[in-house]
Amino acid sequence: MSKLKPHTLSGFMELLPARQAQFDRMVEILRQSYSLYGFTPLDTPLIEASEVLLAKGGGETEKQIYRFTKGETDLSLRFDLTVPLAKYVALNYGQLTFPFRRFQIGKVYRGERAQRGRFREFYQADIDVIGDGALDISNEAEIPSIIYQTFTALGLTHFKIRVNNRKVLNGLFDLLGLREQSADVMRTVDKLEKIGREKVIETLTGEFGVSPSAADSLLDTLEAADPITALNAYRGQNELLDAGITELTTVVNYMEAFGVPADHFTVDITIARGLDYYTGTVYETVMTEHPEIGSICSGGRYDNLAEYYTDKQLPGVGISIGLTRLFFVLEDQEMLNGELLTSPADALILPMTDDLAPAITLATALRGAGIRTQIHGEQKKFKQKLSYADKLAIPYALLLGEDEIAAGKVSVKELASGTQSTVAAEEAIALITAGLARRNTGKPIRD
RNA sequence: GUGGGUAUAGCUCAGUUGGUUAGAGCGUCGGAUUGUGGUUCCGAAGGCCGUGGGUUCGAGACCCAUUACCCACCCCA
Repeated sequence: MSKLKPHTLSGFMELLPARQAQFDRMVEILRQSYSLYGFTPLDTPLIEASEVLLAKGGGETEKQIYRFTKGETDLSLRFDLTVPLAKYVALNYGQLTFPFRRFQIGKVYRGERAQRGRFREFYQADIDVIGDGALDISNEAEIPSIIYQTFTALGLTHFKIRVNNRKVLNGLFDLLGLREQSADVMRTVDKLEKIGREKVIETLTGEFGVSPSAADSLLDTLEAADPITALNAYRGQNELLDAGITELTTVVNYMEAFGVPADHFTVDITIARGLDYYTGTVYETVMTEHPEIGSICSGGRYDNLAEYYTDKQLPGVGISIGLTRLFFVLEDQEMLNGELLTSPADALILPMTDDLAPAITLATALRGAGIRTQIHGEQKKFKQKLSYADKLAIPYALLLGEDEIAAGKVSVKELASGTQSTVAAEEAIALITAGLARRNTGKPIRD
């Protein structure tokens, strides 16, 4: 009978054990980092009622969402963590304490065509702060400072957080009479880095009817070495623009106070982010050595999170790390720390007698001392058992044969050095514990 | 949704204008070494050449279709 060929769907990432351990280590660091800033963990269902997820309607979301029916129920897989958050906050408004600070790390689904670094199922690691009625601007500076801390904790050093404010862009577009098309113009401007100044001017003059001289001076402002100074020249002409400049200036000042080093963030008034619900500060983070990868983390300020579910005004600010893409890029660039301890166990017990009781007793003692332990009780040749330890990068093999049992001892072999000594169980525990403490596990990313 | 490319062993890939029995490296398994892995040496297993049709005396190579995957655009993490 012919077997079905096993395969994993395109755009779905599946990892081998050692890589999975590295991925999980990164998730663990994100949890610690987010917790450190006082965010509470949240988990919401992967599946929601379609009407909830599609409340906003129209656009890319509708095209990309995984939607299906089970019986009579119209269901969809979540495509981000923000919409579920909006539902959650609206639903539990009465029981939550504001400002509500939550983090959520989970898989989301987008039925778009997969490509390099582009997945259909991927992890997002989000943090958001939601205010009740109002939310102070200091939050807009704290969020990127968390991103700085988080990436630093992961071991990344060559990254830069770019900050902008939608009010600045919309104000500038207002001045050019582009209020109606601001979303499209914004997307064009956002591509500046990718398609170049000439193309942007071409689109602005061709598609949006901007005069060549106006387009030129807009680009001069956008590309100015010191954007804030360049923007200040426009002060007094547009209320929205003035508000944006003030906000942007405040955010930059606060970011410095939060301890984000000047070489890790920059004001870049060309970044816009596509999502149309951002209303103020927006961010994106790029790896400076690999600009071609694009943003690995982005987000911003929105004025009304849950407008489709409640009359309450719930402004917020948040950011999302595309974990799957980040991990893919790191692997691709060979930036994953190979030294990182990814073995599933610290010690492997190799029993060489038919009676496994002594091995089990020893394993219990080791585990009691916090040593991650496996027993290799299979009917395999001794060398195969050692090879198993080697393949799984288990640092210590504990040999337990007739001789050792008779002497009340165990032979401890450190695989890396090949050294071996026969000692009592308590001594073996001390030996292994000391050895493990010496191992420098380091950060997941080698940058 | 639009455009381009690829499909040969578990993996990465060779395979000459179409010609007898389809190769390599890595991995796997066995042996050298019955209580010592990782290194080395020797050996073995493993392919309906994505699927269906066509051209031909003859197809892994050529043509058509189909499916899957990859790359790019759109959009985005």
